[in-house]
Amino acid sequence: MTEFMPEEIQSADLQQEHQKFIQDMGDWLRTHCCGALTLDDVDQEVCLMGWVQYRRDHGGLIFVDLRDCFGLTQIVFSPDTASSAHNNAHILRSEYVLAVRGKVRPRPAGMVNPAMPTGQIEVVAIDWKLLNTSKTPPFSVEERSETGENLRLAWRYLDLRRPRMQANLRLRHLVAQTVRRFLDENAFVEVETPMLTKSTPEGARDFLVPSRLNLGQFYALPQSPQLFKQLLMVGGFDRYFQIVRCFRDEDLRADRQPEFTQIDIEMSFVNEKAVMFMAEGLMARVFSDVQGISLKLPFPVLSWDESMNRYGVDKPDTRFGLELHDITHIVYASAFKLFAAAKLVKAMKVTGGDAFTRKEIDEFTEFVKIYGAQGLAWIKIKSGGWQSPVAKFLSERERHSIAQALDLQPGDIVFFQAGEPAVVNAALGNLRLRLGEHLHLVPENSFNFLWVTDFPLYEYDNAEKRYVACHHPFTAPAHGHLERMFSDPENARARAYDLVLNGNEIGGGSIRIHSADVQRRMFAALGFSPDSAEKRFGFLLRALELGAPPHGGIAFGLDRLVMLLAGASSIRDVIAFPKTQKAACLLTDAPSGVASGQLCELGLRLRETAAET
RNA sequence: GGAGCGGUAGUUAAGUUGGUUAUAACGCCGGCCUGUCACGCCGGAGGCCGAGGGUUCGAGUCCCUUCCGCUCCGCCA
Repeated sequence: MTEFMPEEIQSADLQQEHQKFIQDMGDWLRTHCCGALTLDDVDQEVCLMGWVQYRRDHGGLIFVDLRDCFGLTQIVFSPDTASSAHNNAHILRSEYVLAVRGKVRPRPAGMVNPAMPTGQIEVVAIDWKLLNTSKTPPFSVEERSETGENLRLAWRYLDLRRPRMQANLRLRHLVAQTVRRFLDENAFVEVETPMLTKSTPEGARDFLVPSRLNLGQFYALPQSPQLFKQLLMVGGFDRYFQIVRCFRDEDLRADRQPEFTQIDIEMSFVNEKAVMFMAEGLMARVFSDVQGISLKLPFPVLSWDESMNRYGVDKPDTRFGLELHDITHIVYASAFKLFAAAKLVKAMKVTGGDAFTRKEIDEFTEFVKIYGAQGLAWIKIKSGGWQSPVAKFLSERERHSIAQALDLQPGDIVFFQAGEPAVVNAALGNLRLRLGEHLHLVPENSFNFLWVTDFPLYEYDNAEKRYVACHHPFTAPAHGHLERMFSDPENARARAYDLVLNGNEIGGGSIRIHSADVQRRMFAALGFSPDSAEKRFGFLLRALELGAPPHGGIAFGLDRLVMLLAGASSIRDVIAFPKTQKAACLLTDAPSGVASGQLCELGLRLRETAAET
């Protein structure tokens, strides 16, 4: 945490002296914003208000670029035109808050600034008021200056003055408004659901809120309004949406914050197609209204199996190739034990990759180790033959089959992974992404949407030693997969779908279970006793017993969507006051200890090791 | 819980094998300047090198511990 005190660089005396000039706005009113004036406004008397971006004091003439959220306008303080206005203008400093009355005039010949939208004109000050001074800011509120993220977050309101953050949050607003308009036009009703909810053990870690009126009991902040939106369907609302804050107490990433915003949607009497059709319409509207891009509908669809097979991940970036090839069937009987013994062997061809240096390949090898790979086998296809540490273990027939399966040509390199499917896919799938970047294969300004469907219903949780819901426990099993819930959970598929944009999961949803009977079977399959299912989800089961309509829905990550639209590399850049990786707010210093009285009231006591205020 | 990168003036960075007084740019302060626009010119101030230990005649530099930020793995239905 910074201990920087701006007095250290700008003397307290100077501050105090300048503060004497501060005036009330009085009856002054803004007539224009700082990005508005053009040659059409010449000779008008205007009043602008904003912050001092730059001051250029020529001794005689003083120029000030006045900034508000709309732009910059050059103010001229001239001793010739209005000497009273010029008199004290030399006190102006960066980020001082200023009201200026003046006259718009065209800039003299040769003095036009084509880089500025208002560069044709300037405002000659007739009178001005200093509305506030500013200490020298800890960093420059200037687009081009780079600042460390810890400083930006500690002084977030200064960071927010920058055009970049202004644009990002305005874009976010535009997206949210467009979403609201579209959904309203399509008969959706925005309903607010509780923030103080029931903790459920499935899924992410909950943020807990102790209840003062019920000592020893806790609310949870919602991970999503999932159950409430289903209950709204039972409640006959037919189509619901909410732009809603959700909370998950898990570790952070560039695209994960402990609190984030979902565009949450649920519909009655629908199947997957209907939800996906609506979602495509929504995305198309957002992209056309916000970005002026017309999307090609419908979006391509890939089954989860195919996605894993071809890309190694369940949210593939389809803006470039480099697909994976399953060659297990070619090498299952190979003399190369590493391949023969493996459950899964996959290969990825990189055209022109034979130019990779040893150093590059070593880097890729280190990279795949992150995902649990032991190493990275490779073969360079040279016109004279195969160059590789592993090629000698492969038979002539195996080589031939691999060459044919991957259509190998001289100049190619092939990377291999063999072993546990999860590791093979993660290693090659992520190496693929890395190579896409490394080789600049990702086209700029392209938006590739993709549906991934037919997810597994369950995945095995190694820590808990049981199957858990892949999506969530309220997701309907695929048609005809009801029996598999018990007999073949590994191969049971779910009526779930994810929307992927450029390799980012920006939405996910499912058709829900609307039969109490099926929902009970699901809980049983997940290992809940009827008793504990009743205790945790009895309210849902009873709702399903009282005429629940078939229903399904989807939720979009607003932060991620806006991040991609803004071209930002982290959702922090599209959130006004985000948390750091340790889930702290550097601006307000949250979280922090609380007074012992507060704890006492809640019937809580901290362990001795935990800090107390 | 784990891996990696970073922390040096207000800011952004440089700092060689451990060796005199720790650099630069911008910003800040003072002076000059009537057409600049990231104005210019002259001068000046500004540092516990994240913190704490250690090795050494000597540490920004090497070692250990720790704090903070970022990226990632695990985790995130």
